[in-house]
Amino acid sequence: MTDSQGMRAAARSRRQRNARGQGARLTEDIVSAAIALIERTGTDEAVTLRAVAREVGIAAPSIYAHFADRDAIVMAVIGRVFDELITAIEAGLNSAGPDPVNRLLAGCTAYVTFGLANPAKYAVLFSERRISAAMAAENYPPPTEFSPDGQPVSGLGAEAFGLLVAAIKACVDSGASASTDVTSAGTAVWVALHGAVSLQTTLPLYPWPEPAQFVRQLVLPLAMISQPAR
Amino acid sequence: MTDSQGMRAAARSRRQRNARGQGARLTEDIVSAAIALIERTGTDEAVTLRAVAREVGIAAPSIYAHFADRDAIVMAVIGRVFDELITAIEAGLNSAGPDPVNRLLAGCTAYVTFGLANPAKYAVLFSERRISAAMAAENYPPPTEFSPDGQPVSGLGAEAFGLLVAAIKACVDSGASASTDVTSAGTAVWVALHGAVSLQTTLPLYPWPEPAQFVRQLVLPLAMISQPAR
DNA sequence: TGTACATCAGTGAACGCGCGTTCACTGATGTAC
DNA sequence: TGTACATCAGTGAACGCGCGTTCACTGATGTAC
Repeated sequence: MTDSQGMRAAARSRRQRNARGQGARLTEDIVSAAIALIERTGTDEAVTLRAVAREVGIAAPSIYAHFADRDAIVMAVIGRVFDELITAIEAGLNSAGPDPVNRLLAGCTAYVTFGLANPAKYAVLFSERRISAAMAAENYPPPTEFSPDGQPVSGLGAEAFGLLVAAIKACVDSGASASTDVTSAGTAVWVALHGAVSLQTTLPLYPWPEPAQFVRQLVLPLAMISQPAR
Repeated sequence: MTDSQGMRAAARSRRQRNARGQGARLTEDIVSAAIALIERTGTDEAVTLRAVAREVGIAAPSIYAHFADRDAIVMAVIGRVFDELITAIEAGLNSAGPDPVNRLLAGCTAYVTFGLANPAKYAVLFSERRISAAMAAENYPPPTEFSPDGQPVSGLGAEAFGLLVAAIKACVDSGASASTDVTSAGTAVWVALHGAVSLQTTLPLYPWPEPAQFVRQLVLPLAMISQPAR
């Protein structure tokens, strides 16, 4: 909120030129401006070169020194939002006690809560742009490796997926989960969590359960964790 | 395919004027053209008034006699694609035998298969436009009523959701499902199916399971159906 | 049977707008001598 | 310590494009008398 207001203020008066050697700061400011636009309008369609330039307070052609085109900006946005998502998941994991089932549920709840609290940012992670981004992903920063089925997959969601699979693995090791294929279980859980965020965002009028309860309902059966008698 | 080719041919030569009293036929042709654009480009962003007019073979202003604006066209597209989806689900249900679990799995597999085979059409069903469409939904044709938790909900996906809940209810009645709240179970299953279609479309490079097997993995636990020893 | 007329189903030109992209440029800041 | 110069971090004007929307219009078809 305060960040967004600072952004608006910067847009009103023209921004001050960066000192020498600080040119890279504008790169970060452009990404921040694109995120602010996405949050304010609710869609990444608002990220046009000219709109971003207005938001930052620079002339439109100045962007070319930092990004090749609009898609390059959106890709940088995706990278940064994935970092935020991972931070949120880790915070959720750390907020839980040592019990692996509680940790799994806390991490998954953090994922869903992040998606519901930041619908526009979450949507851009899995937007159509994502596809072309994944295709030309070699020149993009850190594509963490992850290998389900022995087949190596690199991608921007890989690190978050790795956290999920590790949390399920801990449940298997503790005897809480009966899964014999943690990657497969992780895929199922991820699909359900993504569906929950996506549908809930699209159909807000539907009477959805509370996030924590909904996550329990989805994750425990899909991770093959037998429910306590409660 | 043949339909699409007919559409392209119509776009090349100007279409023949409708006979008197047949003006409503252009309304349908405009919706068909919008769907053809969505399928060809992969996104509903391609549905502009001028692009649709070109596709149909008419002048752009002619659309105003049939639709108030672009969103009205997209809403009509959503209505027609939901009809197609429901037809596909019913075909899946009918292709299965009398066993309610097999019927549920066949219906859910049909849902996922439709989504994977028609990614652009499926995406428009749950696009952002959907939200504004749902808000101003009173003047749109048949919003089938459905009431989870006694609270009435009307919406374009309600009929498909009703099919899903009925299929789960049949499993409860036969003793195959232990669910005590079919609406809640239906919500969980729907979320998982939607997530499967959505993520699989966005991340085609990930090594996904076969649809029928994936549907089993997701639906049986979420519908509280104990798996046979196999 | 003829004819004037209303209606239907559109057309064509024009407008202003925001967009991506190009081009030549500017002015402050550091650096070599 | 002074000064010429290279570089950095941008600017401003202009282009052509597709878009939504308006306006006055056209020409075939049915209908009343």
